[in-house]
Amino acid sequence: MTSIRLLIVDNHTLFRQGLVSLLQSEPGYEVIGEASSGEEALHMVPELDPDVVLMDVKMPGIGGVEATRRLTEANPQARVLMLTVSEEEENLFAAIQAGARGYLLKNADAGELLDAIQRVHAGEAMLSPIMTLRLLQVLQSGGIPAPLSELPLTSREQDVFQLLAQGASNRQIAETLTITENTVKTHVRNILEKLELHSRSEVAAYARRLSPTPWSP
Amino acid sequence: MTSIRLLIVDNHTLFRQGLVSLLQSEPGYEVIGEASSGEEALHMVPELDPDVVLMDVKMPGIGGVEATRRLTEANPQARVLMLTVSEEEENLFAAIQAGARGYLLKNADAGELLDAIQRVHAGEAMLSPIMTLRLLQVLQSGGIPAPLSELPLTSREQDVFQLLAQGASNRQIAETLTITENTVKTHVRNILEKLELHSRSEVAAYARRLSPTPWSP
DNA sequence: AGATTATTCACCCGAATGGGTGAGATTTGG
DNA sequence: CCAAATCTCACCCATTCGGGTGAATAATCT
Repeated sequence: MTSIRLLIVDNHTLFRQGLVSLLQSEPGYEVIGEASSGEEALHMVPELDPDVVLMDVKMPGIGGVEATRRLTEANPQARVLMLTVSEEEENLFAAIQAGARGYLLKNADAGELLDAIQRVHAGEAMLSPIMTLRLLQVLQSGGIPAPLSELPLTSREQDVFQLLAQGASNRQIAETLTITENTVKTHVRNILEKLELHSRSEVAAYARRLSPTPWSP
Repeated sequence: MTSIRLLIVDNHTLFRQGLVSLLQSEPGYEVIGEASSGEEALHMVPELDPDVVLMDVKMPGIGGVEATRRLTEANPQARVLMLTVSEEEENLFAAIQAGARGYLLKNADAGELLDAIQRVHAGEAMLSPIMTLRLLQVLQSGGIPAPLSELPLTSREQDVFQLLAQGASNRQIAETLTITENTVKTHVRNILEKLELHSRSEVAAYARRLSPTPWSP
């Protein structure tokens, strides 16, 4: 079993050295390089070919997110684990979109870090529980929170409305809510009438005006 | 320090009892009830007022997702941790949107389960690393799409796209652009294929994710 | 208890939609 | 100039959707 080869990217020398010390004392981890900036990291990765890159977010020059974006594009085999103090959602999403496979806060303990490194190296992904919560909350609010409650829709109709807004078909709605397609059609008809709309597409467009941005698939 | 009060919902008796045995042997955890169906769980939660509900996904009758939806709506103080064999993305997303605070695969070990329960109880969130990966991948690809200007749509297709996003019918689009309905259908088909969508409603939902809020009819 | 509302489901019908093929006209890029 | 892409339109087919009627059950209100 060969060691996991690590590259540490952080502009704080002391933190970097502390990490190196911590990781070198553990079997199975090998720090093969350190970089103090995004630019430096981009040069080092192709040469060193690390398994996992521990990347800080806030760095002068090319930030950790942008560095991750370029790095993962040019070197997909290198997994990036963001290691940061930033609890801001923007950074989390930016990092994910840039191709990061993990996002760990610096207040994590050594055990959590080692576990995260293992996970990321194994092709899995790991977020700090706090950041996982942020992610879930954003995905949950993908529906229509505030204005929806003022709509003249019944509870069940609101369920259907949410799914309609996401572009779901009658069949998908039926499966999701574990009711028949016939029932879904009834709800859809009532929703269209109450909102004075004429097609499910209009419902999605209508929802678009009601709330900002949602989820996903 | 009082124990975490748990409700276990799973139609597999043996699995349920195994869990109970496991949790009772650990200090700090107290199983205050078991349910073998979604309906049963919905009745028990208001009475028992558990801190954390361990919920299976696949159950006869009301499934775990729908049960979670109703349960979290009526009892927001109860945190739901999905515990399932299902690695399907649909279930993950459905569970999240239903209000689950965690999603753990049943192949997790005891330590991971206990950790997840602690996290969820503390108001954090926890997903299986594999499912975290799925989530990140969706956010990287379909979840957060490219800006409209970078979409692989031709000029005319973008015209049609805009109208689709507003919920327009083929006839309305045809009139607006002064082309035939046949032509509109052709454009719509090409748009669906290029964006890998399956219905005009999905296009509207897709557009909803693209831009915060544009035109209103 | 009776009325109303909400939720569920069934059946029917015509219109709209998605998906495929083909094809002529025009523009654009090599 | 020729090839590729784009825009236009037509026809066909199967599925989905919008819309109407009716109805049973449960919950809620009066």
